[in-house]
Amino acid sequence: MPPNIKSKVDDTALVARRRSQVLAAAIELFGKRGYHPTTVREIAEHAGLSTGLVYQYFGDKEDVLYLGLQTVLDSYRERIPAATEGIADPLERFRAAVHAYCRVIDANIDATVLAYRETKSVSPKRRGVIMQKEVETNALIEAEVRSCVKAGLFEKTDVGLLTYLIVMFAHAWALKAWHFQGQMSVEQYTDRNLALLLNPVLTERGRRENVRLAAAR
Amino acid sequence: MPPNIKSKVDDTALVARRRSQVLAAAIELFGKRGYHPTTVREIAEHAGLSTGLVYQYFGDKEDVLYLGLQTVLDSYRERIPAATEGIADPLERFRAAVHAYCRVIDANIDATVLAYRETKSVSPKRRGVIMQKEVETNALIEAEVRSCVKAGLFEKTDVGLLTYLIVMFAHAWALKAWHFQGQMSVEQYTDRNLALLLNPVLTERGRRENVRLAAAR
Amino acid sequence: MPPNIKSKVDDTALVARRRSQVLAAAIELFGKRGYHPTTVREIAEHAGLSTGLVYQYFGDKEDVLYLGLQTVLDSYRERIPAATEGIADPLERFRAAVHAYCRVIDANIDATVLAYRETKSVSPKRRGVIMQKEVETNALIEAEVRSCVKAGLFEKTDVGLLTYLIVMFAHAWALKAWHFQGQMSVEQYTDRNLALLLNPVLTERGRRENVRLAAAR
Amino acid sequence: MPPNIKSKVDDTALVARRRSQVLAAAIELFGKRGYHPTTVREIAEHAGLSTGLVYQYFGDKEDVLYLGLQTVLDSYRERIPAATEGIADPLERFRAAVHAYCRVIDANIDATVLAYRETKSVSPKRRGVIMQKEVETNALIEAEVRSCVKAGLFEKTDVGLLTYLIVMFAHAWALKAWHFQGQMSVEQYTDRNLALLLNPVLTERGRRENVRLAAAR
DNA sequence: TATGAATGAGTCTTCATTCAT
DNA sequence: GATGAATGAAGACTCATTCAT
Repeated sequence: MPPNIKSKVDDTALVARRRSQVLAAAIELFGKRGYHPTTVREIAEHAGLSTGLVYQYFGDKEDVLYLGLQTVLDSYRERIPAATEGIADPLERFRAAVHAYCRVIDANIDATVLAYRETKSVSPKRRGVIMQKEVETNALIEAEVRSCVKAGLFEKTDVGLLTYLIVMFAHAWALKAWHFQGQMSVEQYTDRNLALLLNPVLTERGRRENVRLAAAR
Repeated sequence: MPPNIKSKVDDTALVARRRSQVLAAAIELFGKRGYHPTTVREIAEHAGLSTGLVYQYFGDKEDVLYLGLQTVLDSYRERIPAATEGIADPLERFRAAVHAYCRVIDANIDATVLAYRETKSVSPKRRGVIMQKEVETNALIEAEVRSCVKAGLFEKTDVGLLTYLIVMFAHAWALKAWHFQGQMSVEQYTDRNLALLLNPVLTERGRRENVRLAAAR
Repeated sequence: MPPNIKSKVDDTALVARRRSQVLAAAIELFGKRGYHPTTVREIAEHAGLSTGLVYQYFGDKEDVLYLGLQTVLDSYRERIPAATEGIADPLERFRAAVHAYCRVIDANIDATVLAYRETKSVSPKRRGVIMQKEVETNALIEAEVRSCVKAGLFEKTDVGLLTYLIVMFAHAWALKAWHFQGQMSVEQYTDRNLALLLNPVLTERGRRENVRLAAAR
Repeated sequence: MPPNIKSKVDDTALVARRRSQVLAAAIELFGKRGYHPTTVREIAEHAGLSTGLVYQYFGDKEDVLYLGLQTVLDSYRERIPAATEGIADPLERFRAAVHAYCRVIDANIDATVLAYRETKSVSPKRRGVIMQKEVETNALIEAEVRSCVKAGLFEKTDVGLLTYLIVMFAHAWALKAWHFQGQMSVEQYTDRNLALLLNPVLTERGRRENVRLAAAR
């Protein structure tokens, strides 16, 4: 499916090792300084190998970004199922999934920022692949939301949008790190956001007024 | 406060005209293709003037980005007060503010994406100025939230975080345009998000379970 | 017709001046050291301008070669008609044309060698254009041969091949410069080759034997 | 005499085998794409061995070209004596030699073009060796011409230049393959060129005029 | 003020060559 | 002897910036 990156080396294990070596360096540097300002030379140096070697395992610089983005998104997609495994209760699964998601983002702040900043830097075709991966990750959260609705724990609500609100606050932890970091931990951040979403914001009086206003539009 | 951009031209009116001419072109191109891939030559061409002239009104390329980002964020900050002017009812003001915010973002999708992608491309000192502007815009929303709490329309809730949730879904309209555009209008998008935030997600049973789970953490 | 080279500069006179400046340097260096070993930097230096400027007037290095080859072949094609102008006698025209051809080759030995060595270094489509120009030059010689046949000065001979023999010995003056230079002047070289072609090689006895052998094949 | 190529391997038979393996691949690729655009990796691949092995049998890439050119020229030099062996009649020997030469060129068109394009790509000292080989081959043809003169079959003519004309039309078969191939076979080509050279081109009247013009110079 | 031609530093990328296995 | 992964020097090309007009 993903237009595969060609390597000039055959040994699969070596390819995997070298690639992740390069990708780790690249994701860090791309995340910190951005894709364009980071030079291939810097990536190679940071990864502890020569410039030329990067081109034995990647076709060009964009390939490094592309595989980097995929790596990041794949890691997100894999951690959520791992976190919900064995949990039966829908609401508990839901909370576990959201916490897992926020935790993996916290562990990869540079990478998350990278995904936001540089998805546009890959070719349109590849961008589609990247977006598809994001959709798939969102679907994991959405499934938990849906289970809660089915179990009668959530009102019959706007599932897609609720999912997006969750995804957005998770991402915001990375995107607005300068704002949140130091104020609280990821766990607190997650809990407080969940509380906001799950508990009523409006008072009884507010609710009546809101109905009126919303109807008036 | 902002480390000011030096112009080689004195005529204030001319400076203002030329700068906005360049900035309009730059914001569009930076938004569409990104800061680094856009060349100064392209900006000048798009603005209908010569390359050299850009350097009469801006010190360097980064200046253009910096002033561009400020322009974008300023326009956001200005539209919200305009939208709430004359409205007395706190909840109505709140809703008007949020709708105004979403509307201005919708009208400047490229610019919003630009602010997300390229804030890191300016020097740290300048980045602070940019973030400050963002904080100020958020404060406008936060003020409305606070009024609603004071008026007894909102529960005594996590005002800062609620504000962020609102800001995030507004931004998401631009950041995830590929996902939302076509599915609904901005107005619908705003209403549905507000509904989600303001109406309870949990059922009665869900609420009891949630309390138990949250407490168990 | 020829897929035209794009310049980033509009001023036609300047384009013409800069291009010929670059081409003169390039033809010399390409001729002496070959296309690949010559760097764009060297061309620019030799032409007395900066590397970047070459790219304002040529799309890439191959464009320089392509235009260089065209320049060389065009100059050949133009000198022959100039040399025969005003001469009526077919044989005299023929001799004038051949001498002119050899003379222009002598004046551009590097360029002639270049045309032989590097025609393969341009894209297939462009190679076709180059070859066409060569065919057109040959046609100028062929026309003179044909006139001599028509005027009853040449036997009804193999016109195409005779033309090629002439073209080849003209080129050989450049290609085998190391062998001929010093032994004689171009004019002598041309005369002696023409003498060989136009006077009988075989003796009377040789002719009889040759007829027998050629028939036996 | 040729500054000899160093091999890191001793076994003479193996050296010979490996070298010819590499050279066959190299001559083909150099002939088709040129010396510089062909990579050592491609040569090794085409020869069915590893890149590193090339450097066990050749000092560097230029060595491969140098030995390749020698191989080509040697093969030419060897085929001519083989073709004249046993023939006593001078004119018959002459014709056999020319036919043999054209035939071997036809069988090695890429290699012949290679010799023309890339002789300049070797060091000056080595270039001398290559040219010497070419001179030796020419001498084989020249000897036959001289025999014909001595036997009274050829007029006392410009032997050196006549030899060159013959060599040139033989080479032209390869150099201008795009022009001649398809029009006729090598044998026809050879016969027609020999006919042109050996039979008079000028008519009786043409001869008188030519004497006048040549004298007038 | 305005222009756009000119500069040259810096980037990506290739590839001859080496060397550990 | 053979392999092919690793190196790094070098080249094509771009583009922010300057400056003569």
